[in-house]
Amino acid sequence: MPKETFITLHKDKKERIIKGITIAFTLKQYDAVTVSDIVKHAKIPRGSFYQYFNDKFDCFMTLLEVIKEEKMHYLKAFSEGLGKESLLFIYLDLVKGGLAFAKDYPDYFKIGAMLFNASTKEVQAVIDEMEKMSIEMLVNLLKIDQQAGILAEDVDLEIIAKMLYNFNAKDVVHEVIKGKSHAEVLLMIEGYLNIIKFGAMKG
Amino acid sequence: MPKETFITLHKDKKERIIKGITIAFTLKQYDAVTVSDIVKHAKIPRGSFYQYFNDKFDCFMTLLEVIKEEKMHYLKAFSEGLGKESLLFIYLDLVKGGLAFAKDYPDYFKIGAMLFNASTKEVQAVIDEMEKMSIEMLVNLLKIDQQAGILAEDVDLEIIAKMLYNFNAKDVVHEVIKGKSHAEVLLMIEGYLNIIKFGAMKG
Amino acid sequence: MPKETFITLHKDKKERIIKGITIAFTLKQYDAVTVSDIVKHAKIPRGSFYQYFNDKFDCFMTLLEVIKEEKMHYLKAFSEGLGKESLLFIYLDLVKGGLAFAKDYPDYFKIGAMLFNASTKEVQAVIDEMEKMSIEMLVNLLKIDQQAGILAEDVDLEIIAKMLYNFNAKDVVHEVIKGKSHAEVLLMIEGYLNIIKFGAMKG
Amino acid sequence: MPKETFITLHKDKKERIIKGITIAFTLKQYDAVTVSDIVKHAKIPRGSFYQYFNDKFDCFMTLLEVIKEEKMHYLKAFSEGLGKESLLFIYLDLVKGGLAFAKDYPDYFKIGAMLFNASTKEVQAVIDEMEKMSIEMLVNLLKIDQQAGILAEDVDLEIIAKMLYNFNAKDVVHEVIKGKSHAEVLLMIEGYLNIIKFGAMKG
DNA sequence: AATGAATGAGGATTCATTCAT
DNA sequence: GATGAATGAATCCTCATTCAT
Repeated sequence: MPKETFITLHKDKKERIIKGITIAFTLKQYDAVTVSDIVKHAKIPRGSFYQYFNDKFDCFMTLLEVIKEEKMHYLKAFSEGLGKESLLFIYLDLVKGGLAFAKDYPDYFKIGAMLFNASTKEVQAVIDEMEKMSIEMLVNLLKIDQQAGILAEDVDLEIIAKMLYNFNAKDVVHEVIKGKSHAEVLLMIEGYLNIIKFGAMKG
Repeated sequence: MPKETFITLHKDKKERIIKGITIAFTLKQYDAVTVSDIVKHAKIPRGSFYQYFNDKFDCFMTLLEVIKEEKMHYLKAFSEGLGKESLLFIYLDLVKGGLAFAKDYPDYFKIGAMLFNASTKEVQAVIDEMEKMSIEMLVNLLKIDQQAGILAEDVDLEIIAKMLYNFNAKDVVHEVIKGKSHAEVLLMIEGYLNIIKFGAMKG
Repeated sequence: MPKETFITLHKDKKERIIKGITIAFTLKQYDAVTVSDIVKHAKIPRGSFYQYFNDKFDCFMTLLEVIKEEKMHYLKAFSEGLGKESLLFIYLDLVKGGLAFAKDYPDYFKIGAMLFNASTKEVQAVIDEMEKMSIEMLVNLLKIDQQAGILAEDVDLEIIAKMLYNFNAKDVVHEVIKGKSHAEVLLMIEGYLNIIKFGAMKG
Repeated sequence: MPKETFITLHKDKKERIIKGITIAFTLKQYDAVTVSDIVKHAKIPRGSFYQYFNDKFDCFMTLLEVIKEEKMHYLKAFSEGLGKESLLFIYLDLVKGGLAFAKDYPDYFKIGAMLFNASTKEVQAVIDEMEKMSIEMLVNLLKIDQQAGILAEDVDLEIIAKMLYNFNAKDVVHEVIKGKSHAEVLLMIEGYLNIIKFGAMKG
């Protein structure tokens, strides 16, 4: 949580600083970024940094909050589809939302992708928490599908949830970062979901 | 690649040093380990370290080489099954081999698990290379299965390969580290493979 | 000396601020207290601090002035006894006054006690000045006693003055801070004064 | 306790460094001295400082150990007199030893004197420990005198011990630092001891 | 007069690597 | 070849004080 000083900062300045911080965390992955890097790119004095944030982690979390906020808007289709249709069918919307976000906010997307490269405990705790929550949610949605007779009774829902989560959070992200076109990625996603739905074996 | 000095070292001393290095990389994840940590645990003088290795990364790679060598032996069943049976059926042997290895060499296993927490570029390159090679191999094996009519023609083999790789390298490892019993892990693996084989949907 | 701005401040506000400053200097010893601590506890803006005081020292001196003022009232018995009786006999009243003050104003007392822990030159100068004045006064009083034939002619009055001063300002304070009961302290004081009066040797 | 690296350092170098450290702690009192000051005067690189000592306190304690060692030699007369004569009569030797030490090692003496100006908790703990031990020792010696019938039965030995300790450790030191000649100081000491022995009152 | 953000010098400490013995 | 002391750049963070509103 940033300090009061940052929160009450003039909106323009705040945005300018966030933009600088974004750049800093785009050039290197979290662990490698130093406070010096941040103040350099954000063009603020060293002292100001500590007047705004408690430390690098706090600064990063603030940025992450901004990113989350922005990303929300892109998951509308998925959110609205929830409950109406089986997860396995609307999951595509979730991934599509991510892709659209990646296109509009490439820096934010890159930071999100690099998040998984951080080795700092605090950051990993954030990742773990995110993962735990996502999987929990997915399991609950899958449960509904299972009760509705869409999914087989003997499949381990947690396994499927993990597959879906990892695919979206890591594999897809990885391919996008590597430069694969969105069209190609969409094809891949469909292939992936189909395997989960019907299996890879013939017949 | 360690320096000549290390290679020509007396076998006993070499093993003693490797043992110390192993401990060092067990106590903290790669990024956090310092050269001081290593020389302390390996009980070698600071100067010797640089006479044996180019730097921390070189030292770590040397250890990784030892670990790989050792792990090889545990993948015999899997290797021998290759070509005789479909990958999806012998993949269980690969995972089982990993579990046996984890039991016999807990330190090496832990280091392998922590590998993915490293944020240093060089180490991540190693991980990427490993991943690339593994997936390539898996794709080739899957191709044979597909040609043999075991796998559907329209499934993306690379996707399956990735699923299998990630599951074995990350998910299973994660569960073992968290303390799940090997019996439980085996059950999970079967569930996982079944989904890939037959899909999660009813009927 | 505080700035005009502080002096002309509304009495209520002034007292509220002094109360906050008191707390700040109670929680840590002088050197460790920062301007941040002060403005936080006094609940005044950073800028105001420098509009009221020149710096931390100035602020502290202002507080010390308040404390002195308050303490005065507790030395009445001693002051009134001056001239009527020998110092060695009424010195007990001085110490008693201090004890009463300690009971009524524990915070002020604590600050006075911690004063001697300060390592800042300016503060030490204050202590030295205080000591010099006190001893001067005590020497003058002892001189009267000596002229009255109460004290031996060959004793060094300055030495006695110092003994008395140190005892009251440091030893007694120390014991009170350590938690010794006032009754116990009074006994100790009597023992001390008796040694100065009659010596420690037998006969 | 300094690190092994410092202990095993070449004697000459060690002495040169100690000399530099001494100067650093002579120019400012403990709290005000920075590691930068120390490395500047000791003419060692920043990194070496931390290879020799854990921190400033450790460095200071090392110096204090050297000073103690040196001072020992000056307290011979006092030590030898212990047990043979009453403490109140040989205490003069203790003070004299201190004065001789002050003359031969003015820097060390100054550092010892400034010790009491430190406000850092760690240093104050050292002072407190020193004081506690000294007073304990003095009380024990006084007990012998009391049992031998030299001291009155009703005097509080702890009070006398404190008087003696403070006098030697603080008052005398203070006067020497202020520049009073050793002859004058000796006179003062005698006057002080006489008051403790026989009291200040006439008859 | 009141406010609180802006500032950057200066503090302690760590670390990989080199170099002299 | 073995050794471990030498090195100083780089890190994070704090703080008194000023200055613009």
